[in-house]
Amino acid sequence: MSEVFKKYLAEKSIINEDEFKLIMSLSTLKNIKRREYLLKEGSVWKLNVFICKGCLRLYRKSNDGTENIMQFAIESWWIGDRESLTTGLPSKCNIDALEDTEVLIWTKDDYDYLLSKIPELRAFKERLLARSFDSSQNRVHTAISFTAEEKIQKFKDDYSEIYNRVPLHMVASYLGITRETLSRITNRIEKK
Amino acid sequence: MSEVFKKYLAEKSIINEDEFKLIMSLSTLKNIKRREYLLKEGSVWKLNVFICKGCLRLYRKSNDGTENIMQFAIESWWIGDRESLTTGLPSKCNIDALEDTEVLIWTKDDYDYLLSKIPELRAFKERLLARSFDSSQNRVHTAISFTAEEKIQKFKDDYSEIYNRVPLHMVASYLGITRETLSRITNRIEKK
DNA sequence: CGATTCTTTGAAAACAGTCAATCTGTGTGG
DNA sequence: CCACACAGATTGACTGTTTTCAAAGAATCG
Repeated sequence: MSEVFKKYLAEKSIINEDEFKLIMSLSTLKNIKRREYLLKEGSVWKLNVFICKGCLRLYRKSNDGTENIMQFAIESWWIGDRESLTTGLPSKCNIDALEDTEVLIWTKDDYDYLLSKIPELRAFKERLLARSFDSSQNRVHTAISFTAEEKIQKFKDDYSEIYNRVPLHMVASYLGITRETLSRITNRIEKK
Repeated sequence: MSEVFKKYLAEKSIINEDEFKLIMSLSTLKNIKRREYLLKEGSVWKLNVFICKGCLRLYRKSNDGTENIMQFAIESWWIGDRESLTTGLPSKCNIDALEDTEVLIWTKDDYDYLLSKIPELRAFKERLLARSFDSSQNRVHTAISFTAEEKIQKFKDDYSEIYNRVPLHMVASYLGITRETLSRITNRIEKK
């Protein structure tokens, strides 16, 4: 299943065959069953994880125990808690699988080694972080300025693939609205 | 006024005296009057801007024309539209001064030159981006899971300095609530 | 001062959340 | 293969919060 990763890298960066082999040599393929956890809050996150197949979610809990989904991740996405990875502090996040999933895993140490050996990988990682920041900012903007209806519409437009793969109550959680509101507004939109 | 910048760099990185002089030699000191604009949406952002003194805000406009504040920035902060800077696309953001402000400016080309000459500056910039991403994620989390009252409380805790320097209706805009709601909830909190 | 900006307050309307019940589809074990 | 359990989605009635609109009061700046 590492072809997904190879294709991904070929499209997004200019890593050569030898470098690719080095990267793969330090990776581990792991299968994660639906509902299985990859990270529970309180423990320190020390991995770099690329998704070859399947779907994961990353969520935090509010004081009252509600789950707030920060990220959905499907094929060709990375997932993890960057903050815990770099600070070494316990994570505030949970990651579990919404489908049976296959991922490639590098430990922090191995990945750091790769970054030091392959400048293009480092550059790639930086571009990725920059784009992640931009989309996080865009999400802040929709969160503070869009109505519920606009948020739903934008989510369908931007992530139609995910919209059709995950339970709706999780989409609601991602958007910061209740499942009932999502259901009602969706019906209202369709009647137009 | 560049002492602020010198102190900032000394605290946050390990740049030596020669490197510091090189960095300064390519900078321009600029005064910005209250209400003056540094960026208007539609134009391309090409600068790196460090604030020595004063206060700026970065906001976007919704479809209906409402201003949504994405960032406040005071002494020792950087401000700018990273997305426009790297993509070269027109910015969706506006930046203007809330107080008379002094900033240090580097053009994109000059700054890229510095990054290539001073590895520690590049490393520093990366750490900064990583932390910016983390705080953006944390802001997403509060935006989708906190009540208005909790958002206000958190803002006061995290940014008391800014809370006391900018108009309240702008704090409301940053939090994604109306000025009336902010006023009412603040009064309610104080009566407790 | 006078003008502008900012903040507060009130009343009504819109909106989203809560609680509870029902409906639907899926998958598992007997 | 059916029955049952379970996760997920929907609906209704109600409550509570936030917005909207309008007006008035306070503070600030030239």
